Amino acid sequence: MTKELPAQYPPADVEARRYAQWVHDRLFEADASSEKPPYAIVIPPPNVTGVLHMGHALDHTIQDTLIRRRRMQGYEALWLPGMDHAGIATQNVVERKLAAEGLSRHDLGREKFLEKVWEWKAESGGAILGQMKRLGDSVDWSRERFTMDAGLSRAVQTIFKRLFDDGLIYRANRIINWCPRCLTALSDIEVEHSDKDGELVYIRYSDEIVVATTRAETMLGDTAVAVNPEDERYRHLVGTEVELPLTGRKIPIVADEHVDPSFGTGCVKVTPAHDPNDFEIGQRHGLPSITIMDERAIITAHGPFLGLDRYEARPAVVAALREQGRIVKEVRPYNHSVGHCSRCGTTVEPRLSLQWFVKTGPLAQAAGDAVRDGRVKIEPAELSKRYFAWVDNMHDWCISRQLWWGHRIPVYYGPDGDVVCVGPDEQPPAGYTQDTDVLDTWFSSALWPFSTLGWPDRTADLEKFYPTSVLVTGYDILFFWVARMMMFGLYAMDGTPPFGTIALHGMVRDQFGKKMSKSFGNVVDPLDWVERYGADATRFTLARGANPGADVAVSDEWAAGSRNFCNKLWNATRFALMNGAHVEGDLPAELSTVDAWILSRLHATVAAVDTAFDTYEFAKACDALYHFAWDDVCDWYLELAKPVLFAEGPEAEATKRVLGEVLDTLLRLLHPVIPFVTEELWTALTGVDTVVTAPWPAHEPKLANPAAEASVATLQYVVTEVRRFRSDQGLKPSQRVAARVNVTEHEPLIRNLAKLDVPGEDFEASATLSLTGGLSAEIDTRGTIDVAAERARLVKDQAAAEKEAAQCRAKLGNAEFLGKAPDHVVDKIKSRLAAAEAELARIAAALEKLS
RNA sequence: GGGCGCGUAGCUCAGUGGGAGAGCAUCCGCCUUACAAGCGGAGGGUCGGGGGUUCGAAACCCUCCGCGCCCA
Repeated sequence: MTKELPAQYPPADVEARRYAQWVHDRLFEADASSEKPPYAIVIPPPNVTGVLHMGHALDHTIQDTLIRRRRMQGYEALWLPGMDHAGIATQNVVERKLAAEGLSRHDLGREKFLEKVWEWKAESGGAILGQMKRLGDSVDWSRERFTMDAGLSRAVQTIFKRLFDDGLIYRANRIINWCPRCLTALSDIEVEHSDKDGELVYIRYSDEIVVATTRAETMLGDTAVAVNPEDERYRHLVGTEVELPLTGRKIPIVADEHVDPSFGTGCVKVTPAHDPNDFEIGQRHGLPSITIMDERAIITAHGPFLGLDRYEARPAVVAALREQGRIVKEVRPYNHSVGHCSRCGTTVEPRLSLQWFVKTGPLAQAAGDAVRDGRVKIEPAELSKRYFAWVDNMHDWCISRQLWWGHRIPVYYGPDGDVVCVGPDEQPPAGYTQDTDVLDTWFSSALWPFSTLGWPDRTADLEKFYPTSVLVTGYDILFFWVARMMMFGLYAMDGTPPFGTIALHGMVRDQFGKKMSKSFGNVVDPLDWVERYGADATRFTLARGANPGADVAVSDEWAAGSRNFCNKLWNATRFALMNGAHVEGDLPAELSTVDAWILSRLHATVAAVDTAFDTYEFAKACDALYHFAWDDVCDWYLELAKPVLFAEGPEAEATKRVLGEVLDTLLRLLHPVIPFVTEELWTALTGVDTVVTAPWPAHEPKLANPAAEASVATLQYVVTEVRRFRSDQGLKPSQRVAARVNVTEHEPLIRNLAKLDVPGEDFEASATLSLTGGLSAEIDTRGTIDVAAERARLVKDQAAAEKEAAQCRAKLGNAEFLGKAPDHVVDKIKSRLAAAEAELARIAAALEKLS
């Protein structure tokens, strides 16, 4: 089959059309009833408010590559898409919309507000799903899931009830991370720490007691001063009381080992209601907790500071203390680590409140063991350390959020403090009222690998595809999301972990290795690349940089390079189709050396690519494919095939078939990474409908042909040396020159590639190119030989050979080397020396001739 | 402060005991009937510094310097 192709690959004309066809033909839909072995990936659910960024593009490229290859290998491949409901983020979006109309969610009430959220989701949520299509993601859209769907909500309620009944969920008054803007509790992982310039103020509580603090306003809630029990300076004060300034309250001085005597003055103010460490000190010493701020971080303590925001209160408190002469020292700026809400950036305020927690101890233990005993593999294995560091030191997980958007906690309160946890098919007793909080979004995300397959029902999907094969995600969320899925998967699925392998990649960075950030202005939009360079080029750029667990640096120039590669493939196939390449019938029984060589290289490439993909070495797979395609196929094989094809003999017929074979296999190997251009080219080449379901190339060792590889290597060597000579001599590329060559093989091909004519009657060799292995080319440059250039070239070669010879001689002159190095190493050095010496002799003779 | 990791060509990165590599960038020459998004050729590195182990170190060990990430 032949087809007219334009001279440049036009991604925009291909991508949308091909993607629509794939979806229409249901090529990405998995069949739970098939006999094929399963291969499943659940997508790390993007946020319903989110848009596609480079991190997604990398993550999805990797998953799509894995899935597409397995699909071609004959697995029942399922890549399941969907989104999470992003409690805080989504509620913020909708509240902002309401605010524009002058409304708050309280004006609407809970029910109405949730209707508004669903409306927003229907209208503008999930933009990212459409963007995934532009990348070419081969996800099964018929199985798209959302964490707030009925089925997934049922899964949430089911596991909550089970955990509750098992005593693994409890409610307690604890210090939690509180966002005074979002007005909700946050878990540890939703808090980002960064260094900030603040102040360290030393406050005199008495003649002997001076405390240092970065949050002076919290002193209003102090209920003790703590010192280290070993600290000689204060030992005599333990058990006495001191008057808390500004309040007149008497507070005790307690001894607690937690206090670091070397920090500040060695005295610590203790504010149990507003600091996690102080809370623990308070617990140990039975101290009261005095809450001095409301949920918006506004001072509620009676007195002159009542009603001030925490940042107004801080200088006001310091000023009042200064007036009393109680400020001993002020360090400003004082650089220290401060926690911020990961959603809105507001400084987190530790707050004592009643919240729900998951008791992580036994769950985290199981999650760690599954990796320790090898049931789950982490790729690259080195990152297991980070995983263990997290799961082995996990704190109990605060799962309640003071939001409306999310899974409402299925706990009801009755009279006399009765508490009932209700399962999915149960009704609460009449008159009981439901807890007003919702669950952390990660709580439902942690169920994703099985809730999306139908759990708690034993569905066909669950039977077929659980446990999933591999989870692909960035190392940056290994320790929270992945660990949580492991905990819940093991718990819900009777000890079967949710995936066999965790394949980790890094973050996408700019061309200088800098993190992409808006403030830096170095953010690249993947869709911008899709438009400018094509989806394939975008994917190839990312895959080509994806070393396991390592960050990927990208730039426009590299994306352009990938686009060039796609175009190279396009033109190679275009050329092949114009010259009769095809895939009909068996490979020819008789192969020319050149045809045997390219098939040998092809199958070495198949083996290399298989190994690389099997070990998540995407960069290596891409590198092998890039070099095979560009160097071996385009630069050499097509050029060598040209004279054969143009001559139209029986050898041409064989080469047409081999060329078809090479491109057929190459395009199938590349399809998982660059699906669009390969689909377009492969279908044109083969006449088959789609490469999506074409078989993955088999590695055929019998095609390995070392003799042909050696023969072509010699040809390449001679051609390259002649080209080098020509370039040094300033001969134009198009200028043919007469030459007498003594080579045993491939003379016509060498003459063709090196632009050497057969000597005529007036031939007069003006330069002799002597080559390794007794090969030579005598060239007639019509007397215009540039002796200086030729001498410079030879001298350079001579220096290289001398260096090589000297290195070898030094080794061989070393008795210890001869005695201790293995024989094969010694032999290799000997043959290298022999080759270098022959080279030196050849060059010396050539130099002699020049003078 | 604790933990993990990195330092190889101008940039980004492979290479983990036996000849320093790739892509991009740079320089020179070319519109060579698949491709100028291209072709041919070339230059460029005391493998962060120092010490050690070894016949042999970019690689293994120690130390110093610089950088990054996570946790507190």
